[in-house]
Amino acid sequence: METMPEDALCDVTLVDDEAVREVMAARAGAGELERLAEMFQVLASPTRLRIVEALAGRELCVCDLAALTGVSQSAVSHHLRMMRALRLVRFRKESRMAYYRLDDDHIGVLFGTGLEHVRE
Amino acid sequence: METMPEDALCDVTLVDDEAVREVMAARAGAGELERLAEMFQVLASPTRLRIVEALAGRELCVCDLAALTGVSQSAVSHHLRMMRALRLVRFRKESRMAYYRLDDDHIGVLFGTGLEHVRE
DNA sequence: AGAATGCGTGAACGCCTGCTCATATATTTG
DNA sequence: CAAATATATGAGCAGGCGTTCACGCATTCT
Repeated sequence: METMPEDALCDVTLVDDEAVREVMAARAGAGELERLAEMFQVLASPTRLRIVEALAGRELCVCDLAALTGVSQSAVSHHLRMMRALRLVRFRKESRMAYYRLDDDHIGVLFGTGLEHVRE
Repeated sequence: METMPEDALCDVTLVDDEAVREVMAARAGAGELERLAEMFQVLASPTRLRIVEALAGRELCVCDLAALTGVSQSAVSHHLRMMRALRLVRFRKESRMAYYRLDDDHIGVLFGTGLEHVRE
């Protein structure tokens, strides 16, 4: 494990040096945290949250999502592209329509837990 | 899953009009979604995620958090201010130190669920 | 075939975010 | 008292985000 120089901590020091080392040993990889941040970034938009909410338990086409979110179809497409990249949604193509749905139930859990927090 | 009409098209920009109305009736208020988006925004940063991770089950002072995240103490203070505003963390003041901890366990659930998603 | 429809994407704009720097405040130390 | 320490905060700047506009592609209808 890499060493964290002592003087990087508080001069008064050892406020809780042991705790710091413990945290550093158990923490997630940098790449993982970056991807996690990107995933939360996708959820950090009222418009995309409306999309997530709209897709809870359903599948909907792009133009319906545009109507629900109140933004242009182009904007929705951009959002869906981002959400696809982070695997928050997946879609199936039927003739000229594209039907989107949530990729897995992690997303619903995140939405629900977050809503609980802001409502408390 | 709901029935998706094969013969209907988006001529009035709505394919499944009933599904759209259903979604609109059950959706969260605009203010709620905005606050939810702000909350996810706070989690949408590798540095703040490191803070959340570091505070899982512990309380730490600001300078220790600065050492753990690798950014300046000033930056950490700014982050903590934001996280305080959204009630992700709370703190107690002891002499000149400020010890921060996670506000409730919703945050840990969000962190864990998100990590599961990016790891799958 | 040509027109219309549903969707995707690049460019460009204003706005917001995350960092550092400088400084302020409160507390402890000498 | 003055100096040092731990934290908070405002200003400012580079980079990123969300939207609209314009257009392209594929499919369907006449």
